Amino acid sequence: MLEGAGFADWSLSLSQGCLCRSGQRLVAASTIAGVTDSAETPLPRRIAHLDMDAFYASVELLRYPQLKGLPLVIGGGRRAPDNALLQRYAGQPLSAIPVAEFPLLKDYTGRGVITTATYAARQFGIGSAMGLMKAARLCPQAILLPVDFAEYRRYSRLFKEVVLSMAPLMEDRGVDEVYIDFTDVPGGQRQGGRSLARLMQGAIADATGLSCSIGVAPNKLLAKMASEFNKPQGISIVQADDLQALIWPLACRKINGIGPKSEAKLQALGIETIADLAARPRAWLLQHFGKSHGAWLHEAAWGRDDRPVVTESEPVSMSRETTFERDLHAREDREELGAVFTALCEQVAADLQRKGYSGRTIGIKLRYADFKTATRDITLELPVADAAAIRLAAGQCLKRVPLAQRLRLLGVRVGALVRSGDAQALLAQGPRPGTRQRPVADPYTAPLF
DNA sequence: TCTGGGGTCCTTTTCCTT
DNA sequence: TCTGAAGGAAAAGGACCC
Repeated sequence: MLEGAGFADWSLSLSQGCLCRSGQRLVAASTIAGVTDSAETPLPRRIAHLDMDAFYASVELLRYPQLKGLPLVIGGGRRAPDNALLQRYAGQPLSAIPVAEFPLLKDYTGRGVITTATYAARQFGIGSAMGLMKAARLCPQAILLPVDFAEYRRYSRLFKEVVLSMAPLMEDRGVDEVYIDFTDVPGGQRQGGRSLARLMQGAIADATGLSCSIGVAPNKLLAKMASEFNKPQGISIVQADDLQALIWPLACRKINGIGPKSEAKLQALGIETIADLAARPRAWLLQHFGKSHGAWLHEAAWGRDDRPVVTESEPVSMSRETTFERDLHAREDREELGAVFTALCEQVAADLQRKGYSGRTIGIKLRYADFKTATRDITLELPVADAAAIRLAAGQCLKRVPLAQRLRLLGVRVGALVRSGDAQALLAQGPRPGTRQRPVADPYTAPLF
């Protein structure tokens, strides 16, 4: 929430008004605001969102500068050509590998999607999440690189270290973005946050060679939108009273949390822009979107968001899943499926043990040939982290799911995580009282499919 | 013709206990 | 033993994000 300062009062007075599409009321209301934020007036909250520019592609271009400007596609998962050229050119600088040596999209066969595509590739109509085979028809000459998460994580750690060295309150939001609380950082509110943002951009560029965009606003919701305004290498400051001018003209989809489904529903109701959304009475939104979602939509449209910057969090679940090269059938491909299933359990177990967690809820995920998804899970009395126990429980789940249709994906998940030290304490205590008793699982060796 | 993998959070339904 | 209500936990599905 934009607590304290005039903004909260301002938005309240606005939301109580009856808005009309003409905007007359909006203009009138904006005069009520009177909120000015001079450089010397600290706000109760000044939150930044930092987003690395075209992160994966930029990291690849640091290694392979010779590919700059060429249509470049990263993706394909494990099936992407694992660069044999890295071995062939071992010992030589990567930048010396001739462009002609790189694998081309047209030579790729099999499943997989594009994780990211450079601007030069996008010009051919290629975009993230597109199937690689389709992309190959649109731009066969594009260079295809495998996703190298280890390398992206390495750069991710680098830029986050820089951020933390300048502002200690940072929320990790994935490999390429963070929220940062500028409020109490010395100089963090100078020029609305622009000074610190500029310093941060420079320090990150020095440390990594990469550029980023930063948005600074009174809360996370607005900061996230602001960081999109001037990409790449942008800095955008959104003040409380910029809501109408900068936020309301945007499509609803620009709100973090409104995805394709919500957008379609909003459009069907005649709501295109955030201004349209803000103009709908709160009660009307509650009626059409339910209590929780409706209230959130209303708050978001009015730029209100009181979520704190969360610097530490515990994982809730860990999972592994895989899409097969071809659709498999439970009966005809029983052995292959069994082997994949066991491997997934072992991978999750290894992840849990490496990170020091155990979990009580074991689940499976199946995706059928028609892309429909089914999940099943079971909650055990006590947390586990070993492959055999996970496989045992996951095998139980497997018995509760239809297996007539061919499968394209299989996954294993462990949830309700606790730190393994705490798990030991739970084991010593014995089963939790009041937990629902489930039938005991079959032996580990029981056939799965 | 296609549509990855690893997460979080929320809602609805189902199941169990009292 | 059956029935029904209520509350809570677990299960299932879905939306969304990076």
